[in-house]
Amino acid sequence: MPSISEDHYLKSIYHLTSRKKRKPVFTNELAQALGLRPASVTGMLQRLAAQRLLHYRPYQGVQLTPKGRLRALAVIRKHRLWEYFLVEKLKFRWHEVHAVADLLEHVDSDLLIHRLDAYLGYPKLDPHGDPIPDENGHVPATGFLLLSSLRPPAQAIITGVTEQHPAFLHHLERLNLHRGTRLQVRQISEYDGSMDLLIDPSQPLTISRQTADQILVNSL
Amino acid sequence: MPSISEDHYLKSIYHLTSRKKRKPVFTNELAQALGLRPASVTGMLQRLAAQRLLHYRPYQGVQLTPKGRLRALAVIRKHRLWEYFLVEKLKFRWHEVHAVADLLEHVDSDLLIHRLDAYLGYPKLDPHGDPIPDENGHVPATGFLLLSSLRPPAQAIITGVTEQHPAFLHHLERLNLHRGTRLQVRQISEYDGSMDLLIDPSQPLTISRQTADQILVNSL
DNA sequence: AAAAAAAGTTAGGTATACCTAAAAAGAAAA
DNA sequence: TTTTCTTTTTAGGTATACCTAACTTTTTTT
Ligand SMILES: [Mn+2]
Ligand SMILES: [Mn+2]
Ligand SMILES: [Mn+2]
Ligand SMILES: [Mn+2]
Repeated sequence: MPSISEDHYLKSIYHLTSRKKRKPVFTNELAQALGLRPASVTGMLQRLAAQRLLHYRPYQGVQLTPKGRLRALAVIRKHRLWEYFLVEKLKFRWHEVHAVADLLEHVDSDLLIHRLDAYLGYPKLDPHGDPIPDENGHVPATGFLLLSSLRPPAQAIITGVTEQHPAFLHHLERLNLHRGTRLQVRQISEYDGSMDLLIDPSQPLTISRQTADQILVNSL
Repeated sequence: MPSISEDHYLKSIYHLTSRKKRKPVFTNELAQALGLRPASVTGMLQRLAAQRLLHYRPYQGVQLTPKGRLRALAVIRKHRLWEYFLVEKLKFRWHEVHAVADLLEHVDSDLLIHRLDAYLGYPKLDPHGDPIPDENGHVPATGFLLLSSLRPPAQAIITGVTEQHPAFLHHLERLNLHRGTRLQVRQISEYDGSMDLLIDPSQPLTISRQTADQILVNSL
């Protein structure tokens, strides 16, 4: 019953809500995130509110209801399970998965998702290190840190990223930074915050503050 | 660019055309096959004709153009590859696959289908014994016979079915008839055409003419 | 506290894809 | 060859999901 458009609105509201602590999500930021015009967003928000998927007060933004949140998490679960499948089974690269998972996430079959989950061995994290919600909408906690928060001579393992754009993921591949890559922080520039790292086979590497801000790690 | 509705029309016209030798497909049979009203079908046929996907002459039925035929075969290819995936990897049963493949067949990504095909080992037949068209729209010939065309004491192996309804596939499962089942025709009733068979571990079984008409075999 | 700017909503329009009811065309029967 | 029946099309309507342009509400600046 939920349409592709509805899926995208709910998912987008969920992500915007969690990325910033602030409660309501505003029409314009949603329009921005979805690549639509604000007038279109207003119309859809009113219809989603009529379905009790979110609370809508004119001019005051929206918040998901528990029902809306569960719908959003169901879509996110499907998205991340498919991403895992694409990388682990079909040998997709990090930057190729997102666009395809964005199509597969709308396939509506509980049986399919259940069998897929079993086939994949009930993974807890997607290829970007994002947690995969379970069928009840529970999101496992990860406790990952931003690489940019470490200080020399911290050692860590890359566990994920906070940014999905193909250009960024491509950038990481060129730098030879992947999930599972072990690294040590050697030095941080006082001037621009860039980090000197030593990765896997004692190879030195310098990355920008901007890049370090998007990388998640497990500290060792 | 092709919508789910367009996919279904093209696929349905293709199947109706090949199942009967007759050239054009008529509005009412399409409406019947798609579960829609004739008036709706007329409207869509006119729009597909405007896209040069089929030839439409009012009151005279339609025929796919080469372009329309390729579109139909691309959808059928996706459908059958997904069916193969569902059965071989996700352990779906014969009767469960069709509904789910009918959703997955609309996911529009050449990269995905290409990688899926490779992952599955470039299968030539789907779980119902139907040939999987290649990326150029070539449909491999199978040369299977109808079980009902055999005469005692012919021996054969079940290779597929010509009917996809879950009720029929369920019926076959209850009879213990699967793809790969070896059988011998013992006797055919003069009265109602029912067939006495001997299957795998010399187990006798009688099936109706109607059932035998929907089973494809390779004669030994 | 006005005025100006920004944010959000309403009004009216488009395309897709369905529907019912009425009209028209073609095929079959009288 | 008319009449009747069946098939198909047209006409007009609905819901979804977008759009632009005009208007209203809220926020910020003067
Ligand atoms: Mn999507
Ligand atoms: Mn992801
Ligand atoms: Mn389908
Ligand atoms: Mn099949």
